[in-house]
Amino acid sequence: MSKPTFYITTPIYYPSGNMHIGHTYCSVAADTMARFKKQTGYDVYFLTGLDEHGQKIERSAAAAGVTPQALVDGICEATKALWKDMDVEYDDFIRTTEPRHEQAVQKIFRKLYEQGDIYKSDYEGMYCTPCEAFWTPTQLKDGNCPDCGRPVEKMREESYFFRMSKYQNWLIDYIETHPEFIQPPSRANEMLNNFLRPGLQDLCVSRTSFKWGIPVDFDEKHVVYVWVDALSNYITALGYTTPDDALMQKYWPADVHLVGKEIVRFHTIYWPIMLHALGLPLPKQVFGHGWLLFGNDKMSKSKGNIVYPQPIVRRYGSDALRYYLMREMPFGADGNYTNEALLTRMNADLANDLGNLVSRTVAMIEKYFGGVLPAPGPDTELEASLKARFEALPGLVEGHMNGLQFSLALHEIWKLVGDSNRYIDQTQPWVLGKREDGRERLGTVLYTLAECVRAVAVLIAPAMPRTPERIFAQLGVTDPSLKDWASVRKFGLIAPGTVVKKGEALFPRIDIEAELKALSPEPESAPAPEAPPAKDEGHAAFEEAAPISIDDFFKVKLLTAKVIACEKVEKSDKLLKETLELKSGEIRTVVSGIAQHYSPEEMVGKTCVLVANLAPRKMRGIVSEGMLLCASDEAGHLKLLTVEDAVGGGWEIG
RNA sequence: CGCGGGGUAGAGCAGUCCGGUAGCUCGUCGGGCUCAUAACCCGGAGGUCGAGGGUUCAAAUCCCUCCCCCGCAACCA
Repeated sequence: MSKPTFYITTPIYYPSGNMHIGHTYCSVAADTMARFKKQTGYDVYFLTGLDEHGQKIERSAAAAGVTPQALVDGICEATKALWKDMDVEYDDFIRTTEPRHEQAVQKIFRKLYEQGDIYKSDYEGMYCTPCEAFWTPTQLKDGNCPDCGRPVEKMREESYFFRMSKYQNWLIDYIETHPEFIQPPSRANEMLNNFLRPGLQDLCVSRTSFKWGIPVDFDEKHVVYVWVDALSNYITALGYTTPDDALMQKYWPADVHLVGKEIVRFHTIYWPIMLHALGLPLPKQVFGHGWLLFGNDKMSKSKGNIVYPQPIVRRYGSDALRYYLMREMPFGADGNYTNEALLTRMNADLANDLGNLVSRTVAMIEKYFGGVLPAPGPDTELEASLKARFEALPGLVEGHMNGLQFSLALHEIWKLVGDSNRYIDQTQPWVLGKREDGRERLGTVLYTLAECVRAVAVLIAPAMPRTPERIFAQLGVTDPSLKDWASVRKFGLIAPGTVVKKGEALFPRIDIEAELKALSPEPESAPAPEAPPAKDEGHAAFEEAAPISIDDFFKVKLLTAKVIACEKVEKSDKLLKETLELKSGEIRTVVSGIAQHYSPEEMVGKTCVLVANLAPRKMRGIVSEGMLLCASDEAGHLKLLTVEDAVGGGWEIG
């Protein structure tokens, strides 16, 4: 008989920089779900990938002096390496620049055009360049972009439009009659109230203003604009429109699209309408998860608080990070990432509770039974209640997992860990070990413990793919049938006589203070809060500081610069615009994110340190020609680096 | 009246939809134990559930008003 299928996707991430812990969070969640479904008997297909087109990529590449493809290739490699490090095992990785995707998108676009869902129009509207979005006059907020609040410009562009309005009532009805479609449910209300009921605008689906996209094959001036291109990945990866669409037949519709909350709208409005227009069934569920915040702040490059997973994985292994991500916050809500919380959880849950349980269980079997698992004798009430927990656990875990409540699932599993630790205290095996008549009872206790440990190993596997084998090795469990999900529905499958072997501590207890320092060598001080580099490879704020050569250092040209004028940047809370004088009377304009720490008046007259050869960057319409160095403490207080005795501008630093 | 999220023990959170002993983790204090990774177990202290009003036999939970915090430029899930 064939297994039921389960198709799960992450968003295709935008490769304008390296993937950070937020992307990792989503991918780990998808991977955990995929593994869980595989373990519980599903034929799973897990898709992830990259959304590689668009004006931003085109521009970044131009600024970096490389082709867009080269830019994106590099990030793609890094992304795949990251997923490997995180044990994210996808079945397919789609890139929107692949021919299989481009060809399919062209066919989709053509079909929608030919059946009248897409039409060409000469459209004049207010355009927000950074958002790459047109807005109608009624959508504008104070005359600015409703998304980002920046000024828009009037632009006329020949474009293709998708007739969204035609399907709006159908979609309202669909959402209202399928409460499970948008999760969490609060997001459904948001969509209905904010977008659908007020009326959908037809969506612009092509561009002539840039080239880095999929050409419209019947109108070469145009490239397909983001949504038709990106969203289609979920079906083009399955071979939709190709002769070999077996995967499409088998796996579509998707069981769940995991998406960040900011793109719920596109996945629950545009995507369903596109699919409906194509005559395809809709995904069964779109789950909008929350954001990972850093402390209580949104992660952002300019704050220098983006967390990258690699240093953490290198130090503690992927399972520890995966556990933390899945355990710490309810899936769906925003959550905080802090190194301290990670380390605390590692010590408490992984080292003290789980690791130590395995350690003491195996150690006692070695000590009292020479490492050979004894057969259990008659149960007492203690065993009975522990077994009740044991046998109820798979069902509870499944319930939470199926609702994508990873945190609750792990919490439930850890109750068995806690019960097992308590059971040791209640039965006092070390006392039994000293008594002649305690032998049988001791056997029961240790057998029961070993079986509970085995169950925990099986159940944590979706979230922590590496740890189970390490536990099995210590328990002496080799039979694959003792490692699968079905084997923990009933207590008592591990065989007496199994030979255990104490090994390394699963998760060594760590010194939190010391590790905190190691994880953030110069906490948040590395990036000055200035214009981020135009072509960045991701900040190194939380990566271990790799040694650099003196030559590398001298690539940065540091000069003193005297502030001769300074003013606040309009419509910005954080930006100051400084006019700087360098040695030769050369004047530079620099925009800095320090308005909350310095007033324009106090800035004037200071001689500070300027990174003089930073690529210019436009902020709030002002070109910033460098950046001023600042130091910041953990709380984000900034202090400008100044030069003593107020030397003039233009001195070289080094 | 811009939008959204939030305000529950020292910290981080759950509970709020479907009113009815305020719960979890960490920390802290005290005790126990010695099999174990100074780990484990038990117990205690600590809360006007942001404020005020209303509905109700009963409100963290429902209704109204108000206050405060965070995000809403870029990056971006």
